[in-house]
Parts: sequence; structure tokens; C-alpha cells
Amino acid sequence: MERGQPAFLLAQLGAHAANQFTERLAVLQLTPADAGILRLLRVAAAISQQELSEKLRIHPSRLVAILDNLERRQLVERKPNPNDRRLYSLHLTKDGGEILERIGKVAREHQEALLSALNAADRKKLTELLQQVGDQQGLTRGVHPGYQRLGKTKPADLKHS
Amino acid sequence: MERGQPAFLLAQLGAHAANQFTERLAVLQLTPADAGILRLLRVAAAISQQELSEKLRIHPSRLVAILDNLERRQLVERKPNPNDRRLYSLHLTKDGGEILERIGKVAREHQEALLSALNAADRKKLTELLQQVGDQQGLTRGVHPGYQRLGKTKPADLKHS
DNA sequence: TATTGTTATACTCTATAACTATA
DNA sequence: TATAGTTATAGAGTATAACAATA
Repeated sequence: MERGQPAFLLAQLGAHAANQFTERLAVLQLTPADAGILRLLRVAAAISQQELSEKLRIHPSRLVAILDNLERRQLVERKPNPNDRRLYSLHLTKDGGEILERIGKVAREHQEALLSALNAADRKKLTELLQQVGDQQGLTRGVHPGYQRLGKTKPADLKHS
Repeated sequence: MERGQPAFLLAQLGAHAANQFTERLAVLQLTPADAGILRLLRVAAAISQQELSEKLRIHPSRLVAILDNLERRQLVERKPNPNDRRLYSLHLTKDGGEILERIGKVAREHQEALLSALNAADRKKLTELLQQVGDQQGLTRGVHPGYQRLGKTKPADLKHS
């Protein structure tokens, strides 16, 4: 919580980065969770909603509404799984692939704007340091903790009421 | 959104850091907003709720409940302002000062755990780089963007419903 | 009997706006 | 008439748990 402390700076800048990216994605009418799903479906096609929810740590019941929306916009398709009729087989559509490219462009612009204070060498160094910390902390690459919720705020009188 | 990209790493690690710190603070029955308020009152005593809400970008109506809670626990005191009876003059109590020290201890432990992958030189370098980026992005030191809300998700059909 | 996806419900959090007391 | 703080209300977002279909 102290100013100038790297842990606080990380939390502060991370929230800022997430906010900026969220705003840029809004131009495409997408949320970060939408983008995460589309990106995952490119490399892990045909997975079920259950598998998707586990990989991204999104609650299954929350996935339903998100996928309903993406399917209505024809970015994702729910195909039947012939082996097990309880499961869906999720696929990226042609439109989904195209919007994924636009997401990539938005992400690059976002990153450029975010790191404009640093030269190439410093960006490389920053990336290395962040990756070291992330690996040691056991973070799964490409999975944003914001997708999931924290394990409920236990202490009964923690909240203000 | 790409893996290994510094912008995504920042958002990912920042959310992780915030989550970890939130969990540690919960042991003291405090939220990050509580801690931010207590810290600010140490250096900016006697300010009004209005001023506090502006500095931390917390909505005034939200502040009421937070301060009610902190005052009930005798960590903060609302004193009358003799010059303008509409305003409160906010002060840290003795207990508030003491818990602030415990918050500092928690923050140091949190930071140590978070950055255990890095040696002293790398931590210094990381701090410098983050500070450069934060300054260029116009972030106010010590003010976490998570305290406030985003300017409402404009596009009507952005949300899933 | 267990599991996938869905729906219904309840809960938490927050902002909006109305209200009071002071200025 | 405007402002500080408060309260009441409503809205968004989410998890919990019950449900139907299938295994």
C-alpha cells in the first residue's frame, strides 16, 4: 500500500492496463472475457463448455450467457458432440476468426500506448521480470485472474453494512 | 491478450497482486479501500469526506458506509468542523494508527512473497520501470484505480443478457 | 447415480437521486 | 440557491442451487 512500492505499483498499473484494454475492446462490443474465450477457442477448438470454464476459471452458469451472446453474434458456434450428447463442441466461426484479428490489433495498439515510456530494451527487461514473477507465483499464462471470482469474502463482518 | 505480452502480464500480475493483498488484509478485517483511507488520513488529517472522496476517487455515498464501519471500530473519528458545520473533519484514532502499522507489516510480507523470484537489483529495476510507465500514464501515486468505478459500460448491448 | 448445460433465484456491490442541514 | 453528508432505491453482475436431458 506504500507509494513507490513495486507490489502496489503492479496492482495499480495492472488495474489501469485492464481498464484501458476494456475500453478499447468496448469499441468491438466485446468484454475481456469474450476476448479470452475467442482466443482460447482458436487454439483449443471443439472443447466443451465445462472444459472451457475450467481453463479460464469462469463459472459454468456465467459461461452460458456469454456464449449465448457470442453465438447470437455468430462469432462462436455450439456444435453437437456425437460421442456424448450432453456436451457441446465449441467452435470459432469465420466471423469469430476475423474479429480475433481485430482484437489482436487492438491489443497491440493498447500495449504500444501503455508502454510508450519505455524503449525496446526496457520493454524486453520488463517483460522478462514480469514473466519471472508470474511463473514463480504459479500464474497460468494467458489466464487472467479477473475472469474468476475470489473465494467469497469469509469474515462475516468484513463488509460495510 | 497474447501470452508473454507485457501489457497482458501487467494486468494478470496486477490482479493477482491485488487479490493476494486483499486476502492478507482480510485477516485484519479490512478491505483495500479501508487501508487506502487509513493511509491517506495519516498524511492528510482533518480533511472532509468530500475531499477524501475526490482524492481516492471513491463515490461520496459509498464513503459513508465505509467510514461508518471504520468509526464503529474506532479506527477513524468524525469530528465537527467549527468553520462549516456541514463538513466533517476526519481523523485517525490511536487504534487507527496502530492498525496502520499492522497494515504496513502485511504489505511488506505481501511484497516479499510476491517478488521472491527477484533479487534486489531486479526488484529495483522493476520498480523503476513500473514507475516510469505509471508516471507517463498519468497515474496518481498511491491511488489505486480499483477504488473507483469505470465510466459505465456505454454500449447498450455490450453486456450479456 | 453422476454429469452437462440451463434456468431461477438470491445476494452483493455500487451508483443515482432524493433528502436534511447548513451555508 | 448551492453544498456536505445521508438515505432509499434501483440496477448490474455474479454465484447458488434446482432442473432436464443424457450418460
